[in-house]
Amino acid sequence: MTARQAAGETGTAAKILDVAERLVQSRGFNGFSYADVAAELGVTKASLHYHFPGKAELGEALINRYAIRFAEALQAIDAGPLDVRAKLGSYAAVYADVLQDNRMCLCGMLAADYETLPPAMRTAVVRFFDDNETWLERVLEQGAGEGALHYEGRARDQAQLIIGALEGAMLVARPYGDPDRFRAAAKRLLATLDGGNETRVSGP
Amino acid sequence: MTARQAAGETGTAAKILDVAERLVQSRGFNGFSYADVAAELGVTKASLHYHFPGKAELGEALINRYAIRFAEALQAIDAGPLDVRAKLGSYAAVYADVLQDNRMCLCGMLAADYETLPPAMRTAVVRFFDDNETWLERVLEQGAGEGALHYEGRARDQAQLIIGALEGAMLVARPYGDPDRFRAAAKRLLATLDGGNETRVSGP
DNA sequence: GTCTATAACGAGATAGAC
DNA sequence: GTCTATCTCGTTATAGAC
Repeated sequence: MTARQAAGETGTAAKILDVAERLVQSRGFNGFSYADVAAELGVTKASLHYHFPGKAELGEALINRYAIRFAEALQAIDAGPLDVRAKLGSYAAVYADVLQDNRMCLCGMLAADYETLPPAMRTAVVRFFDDNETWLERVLEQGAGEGALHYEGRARDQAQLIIGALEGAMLVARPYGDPDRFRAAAKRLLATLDGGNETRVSGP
Repeated sequence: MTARQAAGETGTAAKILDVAERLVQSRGFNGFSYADVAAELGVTKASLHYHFPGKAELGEALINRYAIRFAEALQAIDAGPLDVRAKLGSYAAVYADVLQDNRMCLCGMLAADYETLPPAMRTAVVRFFDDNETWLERVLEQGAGEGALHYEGRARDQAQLIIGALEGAMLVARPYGDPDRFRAAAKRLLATLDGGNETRVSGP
């Protein structure tokens, strides 16, 4: 088995994950069924159960693959030559790309469905947000150290605001069918980190 | 029929709405059933169908009542002696109250379920956000006029950021079971409107 | 208004042939 | 790996008695 296969990126299992992922991101975990996925792929429900015994296992696989890809996107940002401000812009662009196809962030959607999720999926959803928080926290601290970003208090708290605001902007943009609504909110949100006049109020 | 009855605030229909509302806010529109509501009220499913023919009609009634109550809360804020900054704090507190019982905003939850909603519910969800936007826009413009609030660009766009950020903060706070996580984000969000140092950089 | 009873359908899952 | 066939259960909804 190749690395891509292990990550669920090739073969039948991957096709199942592709379809299921899109359905969850647009309709929610309780808004799609094995029958929906099977019909779209032209296979039977029984075949799906061979690859993923139950909806719980399918859901776990969905989050795990999504989290891996998200983490890779963040690593790609880190690997680039971008300054911290541009890194945050790229971070928001990752969200915008998800929304482009009228999809909600997978884990944002699952956060809404949280109360109905099996325990393993719950754990994975929280871990996704934790990982995002940690990444953002590091960028924010770096930016503050360089004097390139300006915010009050702890970087971790600022990171939580950013994640929530981006998730919420996606959530509300979808009913309007307007990705620009998200982009405008993201731009405005990140602009609050530019000012930095808090540090130079009234002279000596 | 009294005004309260017309608003669905008394009688059996109101009890049904109370239970259904909580279930939708915690589990989503596709995560609860007539059986859940009936069991909790100690009545039969058939009885529910007498008051609300189908899930679509129940859903419409839920949004309409919720929107009325939300609008009343905003009117109450307007009627008080608060300055614009305190009005925004009260606005965020309305959200915080909803979250207190581990509930998501009804329309935020329905925004996640949007793709699966009947047309009438979709329209009502969008109207809810539009109404919130309009209220916030007016407060923001007033605050800017008074020099009490500071933001760049159009008030409408700033209103969209605030609504999305509050909805998203609720969305993410729930999996953590931590209302303080929401409060901290809301406080930080509104603090970005206080600075206003753009206008008084480096004074004497 | 609320009940019993039941219809009609879909969802999740399994057994076993191929 | 995928199929047919089947099972069980839950969900939505209706008919008609009380």
